[in-house]
Amino acid sequence: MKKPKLDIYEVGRLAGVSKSTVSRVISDTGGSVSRKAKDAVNAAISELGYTRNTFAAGLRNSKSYLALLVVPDIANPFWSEIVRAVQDRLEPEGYSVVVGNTDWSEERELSYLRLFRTGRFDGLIINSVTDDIDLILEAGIPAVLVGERSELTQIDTVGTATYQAATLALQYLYDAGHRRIAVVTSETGSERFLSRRFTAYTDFMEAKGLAKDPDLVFTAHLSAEGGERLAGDILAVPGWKDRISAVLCGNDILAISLQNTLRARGVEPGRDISVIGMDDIPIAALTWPALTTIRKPRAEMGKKAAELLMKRIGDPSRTPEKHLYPGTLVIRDSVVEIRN
Amino acid sequence: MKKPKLDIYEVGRLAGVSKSTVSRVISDTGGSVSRKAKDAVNAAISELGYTRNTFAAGLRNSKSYLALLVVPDIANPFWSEIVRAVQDRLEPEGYSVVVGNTDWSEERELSYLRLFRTGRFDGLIINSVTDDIDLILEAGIPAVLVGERSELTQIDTVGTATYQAATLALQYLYDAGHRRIAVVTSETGSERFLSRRFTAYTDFMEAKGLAKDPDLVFTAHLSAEGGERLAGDILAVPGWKDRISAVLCGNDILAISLQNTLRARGVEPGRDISVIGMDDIPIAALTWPALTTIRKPRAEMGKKAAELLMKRIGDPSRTPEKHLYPGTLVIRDSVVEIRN
DNA sequence: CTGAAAGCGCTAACAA
DNA sequence: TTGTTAGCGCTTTCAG
Repeated sequence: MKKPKLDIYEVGRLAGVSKSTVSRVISDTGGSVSRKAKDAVNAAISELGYTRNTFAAGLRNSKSYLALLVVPDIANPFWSEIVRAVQDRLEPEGYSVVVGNTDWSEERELSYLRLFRTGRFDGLIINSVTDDIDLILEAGIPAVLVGERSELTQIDTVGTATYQAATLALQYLYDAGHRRIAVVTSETGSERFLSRRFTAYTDFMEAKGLAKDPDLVFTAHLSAEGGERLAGDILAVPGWKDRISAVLCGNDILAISLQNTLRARGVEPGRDISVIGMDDIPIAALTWPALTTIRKPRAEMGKKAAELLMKRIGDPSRTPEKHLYPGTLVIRDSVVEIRN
Repeated sequence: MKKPKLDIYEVGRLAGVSKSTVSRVISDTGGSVSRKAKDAVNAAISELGYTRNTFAAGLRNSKSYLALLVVPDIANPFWSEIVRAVQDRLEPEGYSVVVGNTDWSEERELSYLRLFRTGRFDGLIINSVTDDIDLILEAGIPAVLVGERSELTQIDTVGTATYQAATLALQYLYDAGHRRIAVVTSETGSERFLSRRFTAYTDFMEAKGLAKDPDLVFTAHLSAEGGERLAGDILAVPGWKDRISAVLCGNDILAISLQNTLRARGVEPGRDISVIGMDDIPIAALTWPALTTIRKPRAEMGKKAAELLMKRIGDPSRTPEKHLYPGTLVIRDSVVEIRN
């Protein structure tokens, strides 16, 4: 079994040119090649079934056409759609994308940052768990942040306007007659992100002159388990029926799980209590009652992140851009109108 | 701005050894190095912050520590969990995984196969849209198939036992008193996969001596849109109430969407009609009524696929293995017991 | 427009 | 146990 190695030299031999010419044809560098030579080379390439060795090419020009995308968890529908959008935008540019999951763990995030530094990747798109992106900045990595970090101007960012989104939800509840609105903050993730939503809540309640009831503030993990526990916490509030009429959740999974657990406990969501979510994951439309929530434009966000990365790679010294997408209200059936 | 290039020569210089010794330390080849030299090298590495250039290493030994995972759609929860499991198993081995989406398109699958052939990847895990895996076999690619292809013994495979899973669902419906059971087959995807489920259906109906009613066989895309259309198709069957008591769906998304559309049309799933799904995606437990379905062990499947790939890469000539996972019945609330 | 030649950083004989 | 040396396949000056 002979193994006739297939390199540009062989291609050149068949095409009757030197390997330099072959290289000029296969690289996009635009070195000038005669029409005739080019055709001969392309013919030889397809006849031989040649494909360029990316290691050798990468070794020369240190371009890998590989991007690293780090998200909390790809099995989470919010993130999997962002991943999908990034891939869809990057692949036509010849890029492949490696996906990493942090599980909201700082340690795991660090290990991906370390992986990045092997030089294997041209760029990084990351939802950073920490507020500390010095590592990224110092290393001079072409990177795009996904998530809100409005105080950071030194790095390309795409995110959603958390404060605006939360306010939108609160205003909708308020307009529906709700005054006793509970809020759920996250146990994990960036403190800053967390406080945005919470700040919106306190600002709103204050602006409307509503009582600040510490019993209306809950903490839960943004997950199905979190929703179950949250249901218990709510029902455990003494006289909750008279004190809580609506709940603003940190994300849809939590909201949906909350709804189901409440129903199982005999409290009908969308009737006895109103629930509003955040994200508008695809399944939110398929629950019962269908979830009223705030939509975040995941596809656009992913696409924009990919585009910013392409620009950054193309010109590492350009001024960073910051794109904050507003949330939009999606009215379904989990919020009831109540009379005061 | 001087750019002090950082290669093993520099590391060796600081450690007082040659670059060969450094290479022996950083590669896992296990060439013998004295304790002292090793320590010196490691110290130099961390002092310099050196990371091995993967291009150069790959160029030498044609190992990329990169795997390509091709699935229909990563935004689909069934697949995103498989992706996650593969990543979790491969990353500790030093692998990064690139994810590709075919959207069930043969053309897209081909383009990923072409991408693979750039030599950039060590292995491939793929849910092939086509039945034609000759391309993979011919190219001698270290590959693992995800999906049922029991007739193929020449390639490592992990899948679920579709026939068994469908029969399990049918038996459960039968035991609950259902006789007028409709089946939904897929519009897309492998014909073979499709026919497994359908074969199970016809076999079952025949074994139970139930009438073969062509009106009980529906076709739908395995998606939320498919579920909406399916609901319309079912309700359009003249006198459907007396002819259809239960529906066996091809996957959960379809089933959930069917349930919701039916309800919106005034037909209460889990009461007026029974629905059984397939997959047990996480959200199936959170719908209303909670979906009775057949669970496929996604995490185990992904893990096993990753392990098979590792073995295959380690020994390309080993005998292929075939792992078919049985589905298990998850009883929730979407199937009612009926009396005859 | 084309060819010759010099490496990119690393690994794996081969010698010592 | 260690160092020397010869490439892996490609890109890119530099001549011609």
